[in-house]
Amino acid sequence: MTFSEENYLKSIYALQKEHPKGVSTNVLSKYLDTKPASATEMIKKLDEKGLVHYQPYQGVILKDSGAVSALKIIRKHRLWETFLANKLDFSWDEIHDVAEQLEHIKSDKLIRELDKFLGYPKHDPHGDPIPDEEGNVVKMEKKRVSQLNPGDIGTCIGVNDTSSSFLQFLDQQNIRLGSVIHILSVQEFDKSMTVRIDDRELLLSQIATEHIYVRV
Amino acid sequence: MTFSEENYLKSIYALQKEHPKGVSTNVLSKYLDTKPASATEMIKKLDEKGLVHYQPYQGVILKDSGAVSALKIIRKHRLWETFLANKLDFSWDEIHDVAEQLEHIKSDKLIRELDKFLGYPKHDPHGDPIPDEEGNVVKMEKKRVSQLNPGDIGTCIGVNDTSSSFLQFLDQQNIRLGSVIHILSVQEFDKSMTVRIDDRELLLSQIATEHIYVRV
DNA sequence: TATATTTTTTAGGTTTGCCTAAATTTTAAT
DNA sequence: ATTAAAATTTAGGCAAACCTAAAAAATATA
Ligand SMILES: [Mn+2]
Ligand SMILES: [Mn+2]
Ligand SMILES: [Mn+2]
Ligand SMILES: [Mn+2]
Repeated sequence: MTFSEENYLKSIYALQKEHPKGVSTNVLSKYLDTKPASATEMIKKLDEKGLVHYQPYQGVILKDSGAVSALKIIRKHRLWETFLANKLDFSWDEIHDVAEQLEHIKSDKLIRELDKFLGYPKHDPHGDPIPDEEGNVVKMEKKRVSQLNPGDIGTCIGVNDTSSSFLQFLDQQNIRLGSVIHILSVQEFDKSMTVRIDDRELLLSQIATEHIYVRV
Repeated sequence: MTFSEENYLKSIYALQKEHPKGVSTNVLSKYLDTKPASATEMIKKLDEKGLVHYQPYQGVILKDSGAVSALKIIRKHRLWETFLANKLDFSWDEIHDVAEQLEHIKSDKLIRELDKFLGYPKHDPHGDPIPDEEGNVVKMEKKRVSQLNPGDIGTCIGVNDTSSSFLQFLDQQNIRLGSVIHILSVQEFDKSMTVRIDDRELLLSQIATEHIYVRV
């Protein structure tokens, strides 16, 4: 499987949650920063290989074999992210881009040994679960901060946006995995929230509250 | 720089020692398992980029900029080999192929951090020196076992053949970096040598003695 | 030196993954 | 139900990296 095929599979997997009845070439190409025509081509090829189900004009969904392939790449991506953050001095906003390259290295032994070396981690540095060798993922019960109400308390377990700018913002605000977030109040007009973290009060925009996941 | 360009530069660097006045497209393509016509094409491109000096029919040699690029890839290759052997449970005959992929990952920070994590190693698991960030290599005084005479003593510091079959042979014979080799006798007709290693006598073929490097 | 052999280059193709522009289909708006 | 707009596919191209076969140059042999 080529790098490009792997990236398409991984992207379809990610987009399927939001588009369960079919990921359109438009959405897919936007996500991958290519053009719809390129997505159509690639989807056709993946369909011929039996990895996806494609109906012209109806979008694409992964077949089981395609989902397993996608999860293997996601497993590699998250193990490498864990390596970069835990063993090397990478911060959580720096790891994604490098893992985007490392995830395509082909060696079953490498990924087994890496997993062992890292102590069989269950989650990557952004709080996302690491699939096992067969592609099984334990999906956590999680809510967005935006779904909480004043008085609620949540523990940060992940983020929904791995852009450098957002992760650096969280660093500045001392928000990390495990941070306990108390919801104090919600502004009616813009849905921004006042919260307390480590005895510090701060205001989070709606965008921010939608990108932070908590366990309640 | 593409993977392919990097592989060509690295190959030219390796072959230059044996072909100082120019690496032919024939030699180069054989080394890379491609065809001479493909080598000609690539060499032309590298020449246009100012990385090599190419005279039609006269072979190719690296310019300074090309040598620096090659050494950066070699540095990455050897650091990754060291990681696989020292941190993960890879044996020295398994590391080369995976490092051949890892060497192409683009991230200056990654390689700096990896170097730090490994404790700034000076040599890879095959005994080859690891170039520094500027591409400086310390070249060791070394001889092939085949160049020694009865009575000589050498310490194994490297090998000239990283094929699995050869490295597994060395493993079986308990020959590794640091092994002290006493030359006992040389057969006239086939240049095979009887040597002593760790109080064990054994016979090495000429091929073997030419592929083991020692410090005397 | 003339001829034969080998090496190297050139010419023309193929595959992968991308693109733009045009045609088609679907969806939304009158 | 028509028509307008948007999404999607098709058609035709391009660049990278490979290939085979033919032409050209260099080298070896007679
Ligand atoms: Mn990531
Ligand atoms: Mn990727
Ligand atoms: Mn190697
Ligand atoms: Mn390589």
